[in-house]
Order: sequence, then C-alpha cells, then structure tokens
Amino acid sequence: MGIPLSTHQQSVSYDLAPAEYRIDATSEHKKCSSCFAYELSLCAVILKNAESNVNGIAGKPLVASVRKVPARRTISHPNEWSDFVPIICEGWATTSIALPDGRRQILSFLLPGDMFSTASLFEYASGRMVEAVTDVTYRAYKRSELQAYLYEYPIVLEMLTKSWIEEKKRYDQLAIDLGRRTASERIAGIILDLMNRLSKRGMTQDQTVVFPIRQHHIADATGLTPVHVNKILSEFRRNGLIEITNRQLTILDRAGLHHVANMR
Amino acid sequence: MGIPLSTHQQSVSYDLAPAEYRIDATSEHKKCSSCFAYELSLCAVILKNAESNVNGIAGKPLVASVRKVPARRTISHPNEWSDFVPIICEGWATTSIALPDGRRQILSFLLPGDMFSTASLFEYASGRMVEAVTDVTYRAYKRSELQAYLYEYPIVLEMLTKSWIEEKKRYDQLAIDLGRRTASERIAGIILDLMNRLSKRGMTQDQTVVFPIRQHHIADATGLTPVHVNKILSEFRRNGLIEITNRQLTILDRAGLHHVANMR
DNA sequence: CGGGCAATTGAAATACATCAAGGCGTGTGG
DNA sequence: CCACACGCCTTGATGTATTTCAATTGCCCG
Repeated sequence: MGIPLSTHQQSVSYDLAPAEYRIDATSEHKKCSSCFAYELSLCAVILKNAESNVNGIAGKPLVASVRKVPARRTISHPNEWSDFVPIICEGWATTSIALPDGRRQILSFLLPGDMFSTASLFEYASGRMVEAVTDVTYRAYKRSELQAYLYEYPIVLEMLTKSWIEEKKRYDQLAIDLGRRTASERIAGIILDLMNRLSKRGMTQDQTVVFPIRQHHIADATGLTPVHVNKILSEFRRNGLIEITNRQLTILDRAGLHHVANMR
Repeated sequence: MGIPLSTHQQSVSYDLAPAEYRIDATSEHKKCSSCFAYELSLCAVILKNAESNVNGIAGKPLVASVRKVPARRTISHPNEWSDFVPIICEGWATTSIALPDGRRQILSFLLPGDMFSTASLFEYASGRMVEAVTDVTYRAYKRSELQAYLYEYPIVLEMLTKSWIEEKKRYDQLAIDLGRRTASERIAGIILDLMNRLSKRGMTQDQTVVFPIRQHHIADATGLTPVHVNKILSEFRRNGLIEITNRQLTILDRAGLHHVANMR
C-alpha cells in the first residue's frame, strides 16, 4: 500500500537508565543555576523555593535523582510506569509515538529545561517513547513531592499552567504543520523553531548551533521520508539558506528560510 | 506550488453570540442532567457540588449563561478575549486553526459535554477558531468562578487533570494520524472515533448516528482534499463498509472498517 | 579492517492534489 | 410556481509532491 516505515530501527533492549546518584536539589544549586535553561524551567522555581526556606514543606527540600543515558538509548517506554517527573538537564532527546507496524511520529525534541510532558506531573505512564539523541542527563523529581509543592506554592502552579498552554500551542502548530504544510515549509519551520528554542537557552553562537539530530529524526518529526528530507535539505543548501557541516548547522539566510517556512 | 486551500469559504462577519439568558446552574438541573453528556462532563460535577451545599462557596451556585448559535456561524475567533469557559450542551462544532493563506486544520469536533479546550480554564484567548456545524447551544461559565471552584473542590481538579490527559492522548493520536497514516486510515479512523464518542453519549441507535458534518469537514480534519475524501468514502460504500443517507451514517461492517483504519 | 549507520543521488511508482464539469437539493426572490 | 443561485456531492482526466526502490559513498567505532 505504500506505508512509510519507521526510519530508525530500534535495536535496543528494554533497559531502564539507573539512578546514578541521589542528591537534594539545593546541594546542586550551583550546577543547576548554570544550566542553559535555568530560568526557563521548573528547576529555577523549585530551587528558589527550597532556598527561601520559610514554611512547612520547604524545610524538606525536593529530592531529585540525576540520571544519565547514552546517545541513542531509549529513556522510557510508552507504557512504562514511573513515580518520577523527569526534566532534561543536558543533551537532546525525542518524544514519539509509534504505530504497531513501525511507523513513527516524533512529537517533540526535548532540550535542557524541558519536562517530558507537562502532563507527566499527573500521569504515571505517558504513552510515549522517549529516546536520547545525544548523551542525556536529566533530573527525576518524585511526583508526589512535586505535586505537594504544586499545591503549596501558587507560583509553581502558575508556572505549570503557563507551560501547559505553551505546550498546547505547540500541539496546535504541529497539527497544522503535519496536516496542511508542504515538505519545505515543515522542514524550514522545524529548523527555525529549534533555532529559537536553542537561542532562548543561550545555546547558539551567532547563527550557528550544534545540531546533533539526524535526517531521519527530521523525517520522523515532519511526517516525511528520510530520502525526501535529504533532497529538500540539499535544495536549501543549494539556495544558500543553510549550511550543515560536522553536526553544526548555520543559518545563512534567515529571511529566506522564514519565507520558505511561510511562517506566522 | 500546490497548496491545498481551505475547503470552506468563510463568509460570516464577526458576530458574537449573545447571551440569551442567564441562569444559575441549579435551576437548570433537570435540563442538564438529561443532557447526552451529563455524566461525562464537568457539568455534572459542578451541579452536584452546587447541590451538596455544605461549605463556603457552594452557597453561591455557579452562574452560567446559556448561548445559542445557528449552524455554520463562527462561535469564537482565534484571538478573541473571553472571561468565560464554554461547554457544549447540544449540537456539533469544530475547533480549528488556519494559516494566513487560508489553509485550515480542524483540531477536533466538539460534542455535547466538551469544553472548547481544557486549557480554556486558564487562558483568555485560545488561538483557535470555533465554528458551529449544526445549531449549537452551549453554557458559558465565568472563568474566575470556575477557577475558584477548582481550588475549592479537589474532585473538580482531579476531573480536570483527567480530561487534560485525555486531551493530550487525542493530540498524540492526531499527530500520528496526520503525519504517518494514509488517507483511508485517517478517514476510517475518524469515523470510528466519532462513533465511539457518540455512543458514549447515547447518541447512537444501533450502528447508525445522525452525521451532520460535511465532507469538507472531514477533509479539514484529516488534512486531505474534499475531492479525495469523497473518493475514499465512495470506496468505503462500494466495499460495503458504511452507508450515508440523509445526514445519517450507518456502519455496515465495523470489523472491516476497523481493519482499514489499522487501529491500535 | 569490517560492519553498521548515515547521507546522497537517480529512476520509477503512487498517493494525493488540482482542474473541470455536471447533478442534486434547498432556500429565495420574482 | 418557476427561475435561479448556492452549497454540497460526484466523477473523470491530468499533474505533482512525495514515496519507494536501489545503489554508492563516506564515516565512525570496535
């Protein structure tokens, strides 16, 4: 019939990343506050609360286990049960869902500061697969503790609803991208979107970023075929829009790319 | 370039549906509890709380304005500001987003008991267009009051997070549908999904339902062209899977349809 | 040095879009 | 009551964006 199969054969056995060590968040403060995404993420809120140690529960600082996963390893399986809420500290990961026959759709790329999903605060299994693109380290907060925090500190709740709304907007964009945009638009769009998110985190130098994702990732994120992604990327290069060398992406003609993306 | 334009030309001027009358929810109890979606929706929770009138805020029952909108009218515009959280009582509606050039993607069909979006409890403008398919009546709760309710009654919050998670699952499905499924799968899938949701509401008689949506709605929901939708529906009919007459859809071969949909 | 993963390219196939025309049903105005 | 327009469905012919298939290359890593 013509079904685009998954583009990435999964040869990894079920293998939960072990908690390497447990720390309380405060003791890691220095480390966290130097994180790329510090101000964006829940982490900042959590740590600041732990610091301004005034009322009841702040006396008991939030415990997070730090975990590390090598590149290309599965971090969590669709129906894996977990009592922890993970937030990325370093590296890139993907969340995706798959059809039984292997077709796969990447829902988002996870960057430092991202929770796997906002809903992970309330659900024990996300229904999604999370995979490391590069080596990844993430912090896993105990869900029950984080929830207690949530009810205790209105600002945390507020932060959460805000990021929920953000997430919804991204979903909406994803839907219209996949449903109604051409291949070039989707690919240009995803590049620009990633650039934005990276630059918010201070992870760009001028117009270039380290760009660890493979073409098959782009394919799975855009609902296209790796071959076709390749052709369109070549076209972008030919037209002087971008340049990719050595896992580094640089945008040569931002306006041009924006125009191709047909952005909002 | 080959851009599928919107399939539905919008000739409706900006026109906010007027609040026809204001009532307090308790006085409408009989009406609401006979609603198709009574047990599924927030409404039940709200009314039951209003009834079991024990502590503080329940003394002041939630006020909802009931509004009616004729078929094909726009209910709310993408950046329209509103202090109300709407829940459908009767009729079908769509939520969609559009690109500047007119391409459009339907994100979901709204049925009785559905909120426009779970996030509408927290955001003043959804970024989405909501349009009536049939005549629609909906209830608009004041956001501030509903939020107070939320913080007061844990069960309401619980209900909300549950429906949030449901919503997330639907988003995920939408993404993989649009990104990775064939036209036939998408269309069969949407039919089965609607049947499920309708039957949960008691809106089916045996295998047939009233089916007010047009082919262009299916097109906009599946990311396809009305023409192509038509061809695939014809095929379904030819193969004895479904039958559509007189705004009524009946499923003749559920197993077959399921098989075409390639469902989970 | 071999083997798997990734990128690249060309040729052929196909799923879906576009274009075009006609029909049917319903409401509307003369 | 007819004429007419309009929205919707239907169908065929043609075009094209994207997939599939296949083969080659380079690269990194053990």
